[in-house]
Amino acid sequence: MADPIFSSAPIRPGAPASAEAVADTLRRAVLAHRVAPGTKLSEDEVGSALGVGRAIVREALRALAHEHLVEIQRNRGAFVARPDKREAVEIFEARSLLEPRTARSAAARAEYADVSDLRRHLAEENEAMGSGDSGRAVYLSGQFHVQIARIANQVTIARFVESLVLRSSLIVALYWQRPSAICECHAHEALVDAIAMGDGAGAEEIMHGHLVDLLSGLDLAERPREGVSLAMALKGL
Amino acid sequence: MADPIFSSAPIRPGAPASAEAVADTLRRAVLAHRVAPGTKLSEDEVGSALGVGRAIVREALRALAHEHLVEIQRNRGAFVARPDKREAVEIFEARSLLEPRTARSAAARAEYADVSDLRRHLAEENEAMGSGDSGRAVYLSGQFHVQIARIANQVTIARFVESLVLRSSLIVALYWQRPSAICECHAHEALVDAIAMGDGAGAEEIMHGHLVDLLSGLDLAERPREGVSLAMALKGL
DNA sequence: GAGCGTAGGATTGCCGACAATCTCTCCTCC
DNA sequence: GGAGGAGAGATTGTCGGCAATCCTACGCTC
Repeated sequence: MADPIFSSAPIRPGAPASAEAVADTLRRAVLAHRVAPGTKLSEDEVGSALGVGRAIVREALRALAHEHLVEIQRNRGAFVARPDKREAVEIFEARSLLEPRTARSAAARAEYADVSDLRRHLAEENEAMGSGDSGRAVYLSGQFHVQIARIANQVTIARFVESLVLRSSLIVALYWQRPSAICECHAHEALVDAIAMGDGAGAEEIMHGHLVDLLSGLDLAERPREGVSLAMALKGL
Repeated sequence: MADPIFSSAPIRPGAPASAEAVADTLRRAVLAHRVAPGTKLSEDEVGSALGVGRAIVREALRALAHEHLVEIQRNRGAFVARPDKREAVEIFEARSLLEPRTARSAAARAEYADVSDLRRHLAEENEAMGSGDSGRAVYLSGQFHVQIARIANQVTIARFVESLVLRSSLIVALYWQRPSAICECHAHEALVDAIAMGDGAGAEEIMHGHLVDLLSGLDLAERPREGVSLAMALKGL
């Protein structure tokens, strides 16, 4: 089986057939913030909504639970993950360990095709951002990081980065202070430039700063609705 | 659902009831090299062997596939993972990014109870190694690394480390040159000492060297039996 | 004798149904 | 009026069965 994490997008809006397709649909819905964190994902409900059996949905939910995008409670069901402040900090700490050095490797290994792939990806990002599709913009800007790990030719690390990036997207959707302006374009462009020039040290430093900026751009002040049951009790969301 | 990766050992040899218990049983069997890499894990076979239904086994195999300990091929079944040379190198590279800095954090945060836990763990390791239970020794020596990540209070990184350590154990079982002498005891003891003294820089350096030693202790020369079908064709193994 | 197509067996993929568990509501009792 | 408990409803956990797919082996043709 191919990695669910690596599945690009064999998605057909009308009829997702396999568990992987269902997982991908749910993943995008969660990341685009179309279903709020804490929302219960009933097996029957998802199944009838997507026109697949419960077994398929079940497998998809298990896969998403492994990615920590949903949380499964025994005999209770699956809920969209609700990362808290501590989790957010931890995830960016993990990224800070993995990504800067990986960016350095990518700069050392990148060939012309890799760089042009990155530039194309960047153009897609800008287009999504320009058209106001913030869900897609967040998703693409995350995949940019995965792309770099792939250029570094590190499958294992790329998988970790993808997992972290997905969770980061959820966190950004939750805690981002300036939802209108995802102003990280400069960092990505600077990264591509450094990689294109083979400037490993520069890429490493830019990536590190970029991650610091991302984390500091979050509003991680404690909120009264941190607790799940409390938020549910307040009705709504 | 608790992380399958984190499940300690709710295992009762006679009757594993849940998918998690089955996954744990299979995990230990794979890591102790009781089932050879490449072995097919038939759902019916595993189910009847452990006295559980096919659905349970199915879920357990899916979980192990997420950890890359088994590989699932659609309509073909699950096979014990067979990490190749490249994968081995990648895994140790990932560990080199995560663990040294995490060891430094652990040294900065460790309290007395943490250090005594580590020493107890070390004693268990030595005992397993002394009694010739090399499967258990390998497993415990891996869990030592996870323990350090937990002391660093990094749940996310600890999960990654656990995943990497499990796969490393499989790799060690496959490629270790000196199966009789798992002579890494000194590094672990030095690590505990550094952590006990709060010597972060020392712990970081020891961990880095330890990982380099582990990788260089492997025999990663290309082997003719690298291919799956070839090895199967040669019968045996 | 070698290569190819086909039939058979076996295994997984998926679905429906039943049992187990949890939550919510309502009733009773203090 | 509030707390505790029992029952109903709903949802998940698990099992068996059928269909789809794949591998193997056999037979046929060249």
